[in-house]
Amino acid sequence: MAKERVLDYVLLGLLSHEDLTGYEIKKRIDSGLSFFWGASYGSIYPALSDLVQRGLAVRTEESGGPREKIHYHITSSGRDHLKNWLLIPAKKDEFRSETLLKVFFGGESSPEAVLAQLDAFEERTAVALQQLREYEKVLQSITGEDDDHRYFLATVRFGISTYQAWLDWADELRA
Amino acid sequence: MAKERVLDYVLLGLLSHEDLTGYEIKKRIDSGLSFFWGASYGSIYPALSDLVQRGLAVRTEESGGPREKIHYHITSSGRDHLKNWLLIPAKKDEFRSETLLKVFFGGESSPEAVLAQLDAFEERTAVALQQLREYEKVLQSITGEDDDHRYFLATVRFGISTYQAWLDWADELRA
DNA sequence: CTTACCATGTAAGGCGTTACATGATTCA
DNA sequence: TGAATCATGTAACGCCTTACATGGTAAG
Repeated sequence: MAKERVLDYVLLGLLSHEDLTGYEIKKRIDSGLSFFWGASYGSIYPALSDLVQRGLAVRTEESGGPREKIHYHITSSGRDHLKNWLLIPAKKDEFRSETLLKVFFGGESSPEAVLAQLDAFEERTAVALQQLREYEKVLQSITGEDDDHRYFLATVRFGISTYQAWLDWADELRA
Repeated sequence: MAKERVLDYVLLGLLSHEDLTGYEIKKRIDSGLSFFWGASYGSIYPALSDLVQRGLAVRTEESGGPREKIHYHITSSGRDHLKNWLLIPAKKDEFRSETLLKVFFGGESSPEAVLAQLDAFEERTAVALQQLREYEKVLQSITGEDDDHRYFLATVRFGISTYQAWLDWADELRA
């Protein structure tokens, strides 16, 4: 019966906070979830239509301007669907790294080539880490007892720990 | 012209050490690379045929038993191909986590549900970490100045650092 | 003698990206 | 007035996993 598409739950999860357009959803994913999830318009828009067809979300009035703009609203059925999913143990946490592949096969190239991969990796990681640290700062300042922010903060800290571990690894490897 | 299939380079990389059958390749991937790369038979066998067609590998004599068994051998063209790829900066290191998704949307379920996700995550991570530590031990004992082992060890240590960071994060989050 | 592992491969189908197509609005 | 961003969507295509299909061999 069911499409086990994780993207569906990402959309429902985001819609559970507030009504959003496909465009806004894409932005939210790119900023808040990008460390551990991604999606393109080519998958988001069809998935939203699907959600509507299955009665898990509805399109709300695009009242106002002449500008084409479609907000989606989660239904109670959609909320149930999401909650069920949240109770199921996560199936997989995947990591795929071309960098590690190139380190692994480093013996076929040269130490310099491996070092170059390491440089690029460190650079990218440092930038991402910096961004997360800023998120952390902001989230810490606005967090009182708000659940959503606490969970968001938890994932940000996951990213920070991970990236920090990666940078430490790169430093050690150099030596 | 080009298929930019990363799998091709994984195969070439493994074949650069020694001749292997598709079955052996799968085992190597599952044991040595599983932390940062994966592949199924359904992708490996066709990719190997492809490599042969492109002149990057050849099938060697299945001399010996009646048992169907095909070894692949990398050609010099294949080696060049691999070396070129190793010099190109890695494009992406991807991480996708259903666990983090479920933590992120934790506000929609319950603290208990999030804790349950955390338990499962910790358990899986601890098991994987243990395995990597054993690999590390073995690799340290046989490593003299061997390049291949050194690079392998580097990736193993990457995994250890990462998993350790994840466990630390889970512990802190609980508090 | 049967279970587990060795060994190769194909077919169907899912999932997702990239590129394309289109147009409005805002801001400098 | 031109660039950037807002905004929605489709089509082609690629890549991979799952399930299936087939059979040999080793060990208990």
